[in-house]
Amino acid sequence: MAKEITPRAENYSQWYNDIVVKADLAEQSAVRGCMVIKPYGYAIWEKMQSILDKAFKETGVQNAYFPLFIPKSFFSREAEHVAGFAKECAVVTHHRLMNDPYGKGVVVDPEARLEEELIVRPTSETIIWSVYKNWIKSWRDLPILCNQWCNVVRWEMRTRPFLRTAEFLWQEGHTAHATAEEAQAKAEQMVQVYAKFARETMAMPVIVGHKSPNERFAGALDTLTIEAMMQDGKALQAGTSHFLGQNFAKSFEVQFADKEGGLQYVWATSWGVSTRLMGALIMAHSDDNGLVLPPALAPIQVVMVPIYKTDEERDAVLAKFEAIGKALEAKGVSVKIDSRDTLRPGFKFAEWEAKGVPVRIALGARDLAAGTVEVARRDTLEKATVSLEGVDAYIEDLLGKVQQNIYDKALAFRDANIRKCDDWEEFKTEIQKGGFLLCHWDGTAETEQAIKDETKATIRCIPVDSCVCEEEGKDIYSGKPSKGRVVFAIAY
RNA sequence: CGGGGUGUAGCGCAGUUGGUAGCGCAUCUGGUUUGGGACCAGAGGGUCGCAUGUUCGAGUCAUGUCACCCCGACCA
Repeated sequence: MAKEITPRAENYSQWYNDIVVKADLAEQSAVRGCMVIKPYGYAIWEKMQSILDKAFKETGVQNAYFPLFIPKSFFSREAEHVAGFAKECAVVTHHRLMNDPYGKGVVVDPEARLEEELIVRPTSETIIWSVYKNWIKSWRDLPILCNQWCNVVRWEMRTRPFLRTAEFLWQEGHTAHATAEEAQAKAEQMVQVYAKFARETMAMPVIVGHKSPNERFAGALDTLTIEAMMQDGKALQAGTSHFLGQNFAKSFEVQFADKEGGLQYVWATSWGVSTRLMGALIMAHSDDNGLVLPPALAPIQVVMVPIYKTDEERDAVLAKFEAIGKALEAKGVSVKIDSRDTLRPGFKFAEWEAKGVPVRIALGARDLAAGTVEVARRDTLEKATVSLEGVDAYIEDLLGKVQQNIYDKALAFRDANIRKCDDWEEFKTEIQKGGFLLCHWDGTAETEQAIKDETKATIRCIPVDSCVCEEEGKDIYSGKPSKGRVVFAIAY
């Protein structure tokens, strides 16, 4: 039977890890802080990639690829940027191994030291801007709209599967524009692409907003974010889009000749989402039976489990499944017939539920005689007996309902856990319960830091699309005047 | 890097006062089963993280060391 997850359970961390293992998404690797993404988990990531990639291209973005290694000197050019990443970089210092002269095994050849160390990219702004310098001469070369799908490495002190791994997969878009307005608009456009993807594909409600100066990306003038709420009430930053101003252009001397014959620095953006989205997906929707996948991201949308006693029954059921499968595939639905002969139906039900397959159909001799089929949906765990006639249309419709229901459920949960708060003492206890608190903030970094030090809560964002936040008030901590409410939460 | 914890079969664990290395799951064989994680019978599988010490004898005691996990600080 359905077991609801207990929000904000003590063992939430364990619950999350269990889902990752039970759904066969990933496993811990022998390499520190890195994980192995297994085929099923990777298939979900591939679906995310293809949908995002299409959305990017619709905005005029093209894919490209830049080097994994970045010469150390590139990092010294943008001081603020390097300050944000220096503490977590993997550094290549040598290029050769040799047999250990004193014993077995292999050691680094001390003769093979690199003249200049190479940094394994933690993000590619520096290498890309060193390349863009050569691409950009004239206003006619702009805008440049490139994205790359790649891996990056950040030597985090503490890691968690998908949410924070030493190596992770992501996309990073880097654009160059002639004007500040155009760049700012691009940054806003891309954060809306992410928000649409989160809501419509991941079935995950998000709040779009600006980061406070403290929480901004290193080197950015403005950072836009999508903030999601996990089932334990904690916030998760699911994607960011940065307006970089002319900082990188100036550091890497990227200038263009404008229409008036003058020389100007270009304006830049960068934006990215990572395999952290997988973590968001897991924590936003899963229950105690395992993963719950929105149909739009499910590698298998419909699984078919045959029930039989004899070979004749088996053949009859599988033949029927083939027919239903063809009809569904014609509608663009991905199906899987679980014809494994060594496992019992009950085992298969549990296994596919753990993997989050949105719809399961079961068919046995009893159904064949009655002309019916059992259809079960993963989100509610409800089962229905429907006519075999037109079952493909029924399922196509059901998939849409499941997608919508998963979103509605997540939205209802989030909205139930967003509340206004105007009293500091109340804030201190309320924030520990999880959820988002809408509070007045005086706009100073000092207040933000003081609140963080006392409660661990951070300003997740200053919402751009929520009118409730635009009202006069007094800062929750300092009591100074405030122009609007911001979102406070404890975050992953 | 601070605070806590764990290392014993593929996974999860027990192992008492130091005295033949155990259990559950998984795997393999055979049979019966199959509409919600099957059952019976049998079998295989271990350098007890590593090193040193104490001892007639160490999974167990001591010292050291390594690895991993959890909680912080840092972060997508």
